[in-house]
Amino acid sequence: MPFTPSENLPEQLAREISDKIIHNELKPGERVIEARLADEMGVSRSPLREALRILEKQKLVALTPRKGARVTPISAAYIEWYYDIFEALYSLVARRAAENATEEDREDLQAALRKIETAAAGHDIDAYYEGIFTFAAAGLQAARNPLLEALLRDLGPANRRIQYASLSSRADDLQRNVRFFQEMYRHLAAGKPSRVEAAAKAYARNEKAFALKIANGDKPRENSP
Amino acid sequence: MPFTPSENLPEQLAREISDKIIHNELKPGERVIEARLADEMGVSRSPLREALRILEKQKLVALTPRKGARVTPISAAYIEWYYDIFEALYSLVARRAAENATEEDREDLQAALRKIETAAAGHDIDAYYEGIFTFAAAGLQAARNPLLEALLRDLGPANRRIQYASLSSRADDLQRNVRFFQEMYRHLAAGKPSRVEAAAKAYARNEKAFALKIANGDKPRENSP
DNA sequence: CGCATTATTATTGTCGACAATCGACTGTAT
DNA sequence: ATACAGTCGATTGTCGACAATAATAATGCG
Repeated sequence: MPFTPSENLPEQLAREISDKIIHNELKPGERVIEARLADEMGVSRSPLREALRILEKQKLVALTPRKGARVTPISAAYIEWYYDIFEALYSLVARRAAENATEEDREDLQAALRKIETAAAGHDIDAYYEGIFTFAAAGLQAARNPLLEALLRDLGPANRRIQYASLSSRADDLQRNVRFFQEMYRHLAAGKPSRVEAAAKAYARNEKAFALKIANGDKPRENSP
Repeated sequence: MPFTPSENLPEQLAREISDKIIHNELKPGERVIEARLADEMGVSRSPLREALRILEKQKLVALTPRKGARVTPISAAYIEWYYDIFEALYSLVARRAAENATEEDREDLQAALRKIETAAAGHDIDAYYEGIFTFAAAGLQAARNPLLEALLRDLGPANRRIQYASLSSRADDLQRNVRFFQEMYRHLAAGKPSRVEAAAKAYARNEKAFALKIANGDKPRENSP
């Protein structure tokens, strides 16, 4: 197992701020002032500045020279942009995972799938999300493409941000979504890459439609818990 | 036309260093020492540090906490990883460009295509590359997905880096490659998104095969001009 | 002589200070 | 009243210095 060096201060700060953005404590379009945040978090501006660069990589803030950072606005168009990319990249993950997965990978995927299934059965949204992230991580692992892994890891927070907005409206259709994962796993186990790819695409399209429905006014969400 | 704020010092430095990496002045796997480079370029470490973060986003260096930056190694596997992503993302670009292109976009694409054709006819490799970059930029513009645009802009330098290695071995098959672009444009003008997408995929696969052939020892390339 | 252990050096991480730039405000002239 | 220039506070950009950490060299021991 490869050892990953422990987190840096900038990375910690980035996670902290990214949480704030995901949970809508920092609002879309809002300006992020280095000195103020640095003060609040009890650090100097240098590491915080690097944290902002990380957040930019994650598409959570937009950096403009000499004008600082702004929380990326979210619009219906943005959600479409995001899920188009999501679909393109995860369908690749799906295909490669199906092609390259080892027995161990398959076991990880199966374990994640079970977590998803029980979470959905019990209407446990938190566990459900944890499950799909685990599933995605296992798939990414199985795909054996570190570059792709890095790209999608960076896009993860933006994804969570979009999903968070629709969290509350989600409880009902968990069961329906589980089918996608079951399908992916089934085809993967059967060694049918193009089927897995198709299932991933279908899932992405479904997610996109759902996120868009929410964004267009069905049950908006105001703030953190 | 939207005005883009003039370049920052970190961005300038990043471009400079990225050139060095692309042209193999900084070798794969080589360590990049902040203080040394900062000295050489006559700036302080702060902006150079940010430049390194930019280069990380572009996948030209790998940043490891407390161990600094290292020029990303290139291997055959790496090239496969890269082009897999390249294919996935640019086929999306192709499709969306075909769907959304305005008359003006089509003109830009046609102009770029002509540049490619004349460059290939005259065996002018530099002009050829300039042409395909213009073509790609026009397509990206036409696709109307700023997120995708940002992602691919970031991946551009890594692409150029891979291509640079095969530059010299390229002169002969320019003519053959032009056909891909002609095909893309033709189908786009005819309003056939899935055909454009397919052409983009074919092109990406062709590029991948070519880059791999070079990487596997056919006519290696040692250093800068 | 090889290996572990300790100094020494090289390099990265963080900070506070100062300079450059931007945005909002004010006052003035038309 | 409106447009414009100038001023002032707020914010970002850059720097050099110091602290913490990793890499390397030197030393001692079996």
